[in-house]
Amino acid sequence: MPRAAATKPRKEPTQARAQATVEAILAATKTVLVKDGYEAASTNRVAEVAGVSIGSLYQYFPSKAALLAELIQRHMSRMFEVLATTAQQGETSSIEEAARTVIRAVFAAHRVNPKLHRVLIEQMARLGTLEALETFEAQTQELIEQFLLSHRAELRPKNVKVAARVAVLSVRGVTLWTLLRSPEQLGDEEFIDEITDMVTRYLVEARPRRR
Amino acid sequence: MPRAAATKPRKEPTQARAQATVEAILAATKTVLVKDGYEAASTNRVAEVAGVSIGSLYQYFPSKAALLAELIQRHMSRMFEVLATTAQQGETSSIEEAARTVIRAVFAAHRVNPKLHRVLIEQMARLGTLEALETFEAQTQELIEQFLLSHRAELRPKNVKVAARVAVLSVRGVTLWTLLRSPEQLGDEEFIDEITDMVTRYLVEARPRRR
Amino acid sequence: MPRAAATKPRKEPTQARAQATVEAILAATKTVLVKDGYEAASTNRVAEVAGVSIGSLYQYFPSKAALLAELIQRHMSRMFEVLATTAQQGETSSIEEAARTVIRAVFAAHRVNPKLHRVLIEQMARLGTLEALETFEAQTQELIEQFLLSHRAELRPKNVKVAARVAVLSVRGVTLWTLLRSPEQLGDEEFIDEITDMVTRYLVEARPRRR
Amino acid sequence: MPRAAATKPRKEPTQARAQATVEAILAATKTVLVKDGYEAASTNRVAEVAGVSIGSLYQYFPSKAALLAELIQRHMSRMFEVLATTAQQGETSSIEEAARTVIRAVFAAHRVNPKLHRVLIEQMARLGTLEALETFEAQTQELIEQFLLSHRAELRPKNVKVAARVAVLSVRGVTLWTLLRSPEQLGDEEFIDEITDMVTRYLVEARPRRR
DNA sequence: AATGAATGAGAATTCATTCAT
DNA sequence: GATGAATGAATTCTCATTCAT
Repeated sequence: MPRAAATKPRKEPTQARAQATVEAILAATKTVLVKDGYEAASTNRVAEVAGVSIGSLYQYFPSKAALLAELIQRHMSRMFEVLATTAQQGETSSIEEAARTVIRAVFAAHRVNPKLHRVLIEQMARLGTLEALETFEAQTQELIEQFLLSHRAELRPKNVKVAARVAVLSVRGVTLWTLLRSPEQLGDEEFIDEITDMVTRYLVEARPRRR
Repeated sequence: MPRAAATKPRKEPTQARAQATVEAILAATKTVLVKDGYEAASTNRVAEVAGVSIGSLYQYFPSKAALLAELIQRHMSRMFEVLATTAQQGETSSIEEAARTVIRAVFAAHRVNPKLHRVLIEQMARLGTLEALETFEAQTQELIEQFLLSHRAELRPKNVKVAARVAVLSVRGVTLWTLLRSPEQLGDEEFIDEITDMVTRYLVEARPRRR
Repeated sequence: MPRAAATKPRKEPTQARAQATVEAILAATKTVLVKDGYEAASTNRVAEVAGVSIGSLYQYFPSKAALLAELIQRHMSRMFEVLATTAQQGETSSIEEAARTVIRAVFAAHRVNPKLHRVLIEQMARLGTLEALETFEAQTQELIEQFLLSHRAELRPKNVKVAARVAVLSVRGVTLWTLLRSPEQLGDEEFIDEITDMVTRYLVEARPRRR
Repeated sequence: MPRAAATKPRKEPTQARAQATVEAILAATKTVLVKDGYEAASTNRVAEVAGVSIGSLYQYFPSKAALLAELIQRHMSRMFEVLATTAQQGETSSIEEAARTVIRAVFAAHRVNPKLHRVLIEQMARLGTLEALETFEAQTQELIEQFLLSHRAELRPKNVKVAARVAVLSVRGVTLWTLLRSPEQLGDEEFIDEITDMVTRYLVEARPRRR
């Protein structure tokens, strides 16, 4: 197995043709990843599926890991957008309602392409410290903290930072583990309600009246 | 790279010497896994570290995956024992106390060799449907369900099955994600308390008075 | 081009079969080097010619460079033996006679497989600091110094060390450059005599009477 | 890797801009060669360092070898000029004085950019029969022959052709081997004197009185 | 004249696995 | 039971070169 791997994209494509090549490569990576899994996703195979020469692939991605990194990066951004959008929508509603909206959105996002999600998560674990990941987690933390701060009146735990951390880690942990172990539950409304319930009971003083 | 292979141990070692060989191989696998990661953990390397010929390794493990599977299997068993023991200890205490004991024990178990844990989790994700894993999850589910049934008086949710599933998935999800993303929190008492708090509030009617 | 290159043999073959494999690989390396030159001498090609799998090649040589290094090493040893043997033979004769014997022997040695010699020299230059080379040069220096010391009566230059260095560098330089630029002269008796003459006139006081 | 190719420059740049491009490419080649060695000196890298597109490089040099060839060519010319100039200066002095001047100049020339020199020599060896090289050697031979002819009175060997060949091969061999093996000696006055001494003793009848 | 995107043959190297001894 | 030599498909990645723009 050759050389250690840079994960930064090698060069920014400027011409439209190049841009198309890059997109084709990324799309092919997803396809292959989903169809054959990470181990079988050789760079040659990706290039072939992308209808691009292996040389072109390496023109834009200095290593196989860079391909993964870019995919994870984009995935993260989209995830964060989902979070940010729904959190913003919940700005004026109760913590419970906001939690429900966010959790529902996150579960929905994971239902889109669960197999791809799975592989990306495995690779996140494998790649370990990935800058994109750190950034995303920090941003998420910050976002939820801000949200909780603006709902302070309703909030039970004294320490907002800790509350945010627990909430973020919990929801993320449950989501991922559900994705990995029982993905069919990702669409189970009752399950979503229960998770929402759990988080809400942790975050707000008054017991929610539902159930 | 030759085709994937069976994951069942090839033969049960009967002689003491053979038993020692098997243990040496498994120990070496752990060592190599922790030191070099999965990618670098070649069977040849494992055999070398175990001080055993590659031929001997294949005498007892029909494939690299079998090595992993055995390790995961044992890991699971130990985990389940921790759960079973602590759950049993909590049989007579409140849900809250039992939850605290269990969560504390699980976190403690993950602190023992976090790097090995990490690798095993990654591999669980990668190997996907692993019988040992299914069995373990089912057993855990069953165990918690029984526990909750025997504490029905205290239990808030109507549906015990659902409550158990939420509790199991949550704790497991949080534990794993904590291990992967911020392993240093595995020993943070405040964090453990908060998680306990969250799960308890979900499971029992009366709000716990602490914090 | 993959990983930087260790040049030490990977393992010493102990079984006879393995020994044969190693020899076959080295022989094939020579063949391919001579027939196709260094650039075309891929490890796959060498293995093929050796009638050995590429895996076996890498079992004994951790890199392409290691193959070269071993060949150069052996070449050096043989060269040094030629030197040592002829120098020893000349122990009782005059410097001139000894010089003639040595130079003749060295030229003869370079006539044996000039193409292989060429390639090895190129590679010595390319590999730069190669331990085997350093050792060989040092040993040669020492040998010639000892020889000159034992012929001190006849020796003109005051500084034996310098004299040895000049003699060694000259003969070696001339030999190599002759090999590279006009290999046909390697067998030219007149040319050999002239080189001998030059070195002798430098080393001894009395002008030799020949020519 | 595509087939080997012609080594003649593809076209003579006529415009000033084109001339500048060619010079930039050659300068970049030197830089890259010295910094990273031949193996790493890819045409793409050279073009990048030259601040020129790879297409432009191939506009002027039909192959990587052509780049090398041009560099070697220029190097040779400069070397020959050094020789011609110093030989001419020595026209009126003794063989010894002329030899000293020439050898000193040649050594000095090799001290200028030894790393580049090294690489060029390696490549000379690799490229084998290079027209520029043949021409240069022939010219050098001719030059020294003429010089010796014009100092016939002082000359010892009967055969001028042979004497010239020995002298040229010796000095060149020693120079190159010194460059390759102990470049620090390129500036050692004592060493230069000794080489001069050796060559002079070979060429002239009367023993020089120095040292 | 210049650009730079695209090419793809081919190189080095790894590693799970087999099987003769 | 144990050994370890041998295997070879497969993988990642490079780089000289072309050619449409």
